[in-house]
Amino acid sequence: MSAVNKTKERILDVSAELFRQQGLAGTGVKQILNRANAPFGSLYHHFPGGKDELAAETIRRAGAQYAELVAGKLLAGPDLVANVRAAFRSAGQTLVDTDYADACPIETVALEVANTNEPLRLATAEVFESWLSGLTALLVANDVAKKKARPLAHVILSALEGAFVFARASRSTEALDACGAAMATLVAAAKS
Amino acid sequence: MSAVNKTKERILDVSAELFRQQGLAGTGVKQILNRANAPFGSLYHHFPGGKDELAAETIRRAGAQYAELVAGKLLAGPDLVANVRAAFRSAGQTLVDTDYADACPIETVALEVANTNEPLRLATAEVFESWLSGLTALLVANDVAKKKARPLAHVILSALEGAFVFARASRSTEALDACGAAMATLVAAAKS
DNA sequence: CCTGGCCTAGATAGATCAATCTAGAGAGAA
DNA sequence: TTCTCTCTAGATTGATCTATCTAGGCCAGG
Repeated sequence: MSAVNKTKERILDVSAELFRQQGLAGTGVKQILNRANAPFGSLYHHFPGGKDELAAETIRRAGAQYAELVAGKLLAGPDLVANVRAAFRSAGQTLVDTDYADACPIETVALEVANTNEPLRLATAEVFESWLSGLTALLVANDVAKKKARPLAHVILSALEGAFVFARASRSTEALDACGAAMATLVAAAKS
Repeated sequence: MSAVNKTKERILDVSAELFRQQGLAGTGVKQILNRANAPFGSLYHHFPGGKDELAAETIRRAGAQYAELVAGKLLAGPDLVANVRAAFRSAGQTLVDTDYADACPIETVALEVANTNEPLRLATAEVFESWLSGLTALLVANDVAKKKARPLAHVILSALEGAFVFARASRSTEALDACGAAMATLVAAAKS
């Protein structure tokens, strides 16, 4: 049983890594299995639905993990405004450290499937919605008016996702730096 | 000659449409040629480098076209702040009208190729840089301090790209609406 | 000991992919 | 007309993709 779950988890981990870097269509099942040291049989045993089922589970799993990671940054210190700025800076540092590979784990896939694979599109929508409601609650807990909180959460997460696009394409953290500063300003203004 | 250029342009137009909706890896050459009513021979006559050369030219072409489209919105009226808000609203309307298919023409491809295809990554980086410098100049021309202009341009474009991700995944213009309002506020504040 | 369920293992099939190749249509110049 | 160049046309090739299939290893319960 332990060996079983280890194989399944290894497959999921490798999938998340490759989907993040190359997207869904650009990643072959063979490539995933090779890197995970797993045979074909294991994949179709653990994921009878094939690549799509693997992708759906990877999206939800990686989405939850990333939510935890970001939440950790946003709760790191007592000052939310400083935490927001630090979160953007940390995301930029991760990009530099990973040769601009490790940005948002589901962004590329979300764009790929938005008009081509409805079940997977729903999986990405669920993940995004969970991020939004989490950040909205955090803003409300930090004296942002309820009416303003959700739009502000939308703006912060949009800026982060958009900055990832510019950062990876340009191999620069300029967009992340600019967005971090601007989002900190917006949060500070909304806390009044 | 006229028929020639028509075939080439038809291939480029269809490529832009499909890359935007399905990404690069998710779009087959065959699918492009079928929809463009063109045979294999024509593709490899006009683009000897194959799919990669077609993609590079599509990225630059679609990027330039989209820059013109957005610039048109940002110059539509006398008030830049109002124009920014209107540009986000217009982008949302386009998404609704096209069943959330027509967002940024190169965003999906940019994420796909960022760590997998260096020539294409450079093409996307060039397009983004041209958008940035164009918007920066527009901000400067509207009384935004030179030091603030480029970061602000980064924030605005990042918010737009990020909002596209949320909009397409969630089939909602909520993110675009929130970002439009926030970006208008930021521009107004920077103009002082 | 041995038997049944869970998981690993990889060969194989069948579809689809990008790319090449040969052939011919069409227009303009001599 | 006849030659030539440009572009169209699609069959074909070889690689690669996802998925299935059969077989065997491993471990727990009887």
